[in-house]
Amino acid sequence: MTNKIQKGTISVPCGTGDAFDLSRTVESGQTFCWQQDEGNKELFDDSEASTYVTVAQRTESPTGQAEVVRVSQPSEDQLTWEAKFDAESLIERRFRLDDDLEEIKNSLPSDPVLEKMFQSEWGLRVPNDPFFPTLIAFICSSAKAIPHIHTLQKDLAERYGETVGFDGNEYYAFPTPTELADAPEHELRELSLGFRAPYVQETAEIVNGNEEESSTLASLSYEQSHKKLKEFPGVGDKVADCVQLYALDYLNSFPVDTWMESIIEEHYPELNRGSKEATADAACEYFGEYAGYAQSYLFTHRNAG
DNA sequence: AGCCAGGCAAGTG
DNA sequence: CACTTGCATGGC
Repeated sequence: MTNKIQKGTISVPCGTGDAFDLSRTVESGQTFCWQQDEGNKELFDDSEASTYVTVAQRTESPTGQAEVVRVSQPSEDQLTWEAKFDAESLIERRFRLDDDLEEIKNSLPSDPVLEKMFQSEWGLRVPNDPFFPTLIAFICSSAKAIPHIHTLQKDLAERYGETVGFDGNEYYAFPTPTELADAPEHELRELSLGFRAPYVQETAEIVNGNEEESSTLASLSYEQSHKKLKEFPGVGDKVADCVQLYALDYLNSFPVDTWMESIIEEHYPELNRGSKEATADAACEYFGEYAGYAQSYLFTHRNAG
């Protein structure tokens, strides 16, 4: 039952025309589906690059089972991966390696602020994560610091997710809607979910009972999808925007949280409409088709200067 | 000790 | 519609 671990490399674009920066992308606070794989640095001992790991959902892995995928970037033009299947297409999809960053940059307004952000964070990409873990992560995100959201995701996986052995270690898949729907609210509160516990439990139950409808959320107009997402308990405008951007391919989505509110006020005061929702609409209109990429660069740069 | 953290929902005017 | 408040918990 233990398949052999495969290894592979992926050439990634690099330079001023296009680029991919794995660490920047994973550690920017946009994805809660990847973690640093601290225990396995020796496997890439020819470099000091960090290794990151995810457990692919049964529904997204070609083997039909939860699968560990480990990725590192030993040089700017190369990714190396390990998994028990050919993980290349999954990695390309998860990190949007087919997006043409230069074209995206050129499609955005050419203002000096964005120009500076693109220079200093070049290679950052918007991740493309699976729907359910992203939905739950951002329901958990309200009034939480980013490191704590990671902790909650990890705790949920260890408590309710499938255990997956890989390379002598144990990893945990994020729970499926079925697995999480069975979690009583009081247990979720024990994991320090606080007031988010009933939101997580009820949302898991709803997704579990309507997997088919959930799968259509990416094929609607932005507005329709946004409206549907807000029907989940614990999902408002901001969480809906995050799920749309990070899991449903709506690259025009521009989530506005407390950070973005102050970033907008600092760099784009003319876009401030007094409320997060209205400011998000204004930003979406100003930045256009790839507003989400602009948001990503602005958000990632938030502590850099 | 008090305030804030990638908000949301329910209640008020 | 716009605005306020309660909601858990942890870190500084």
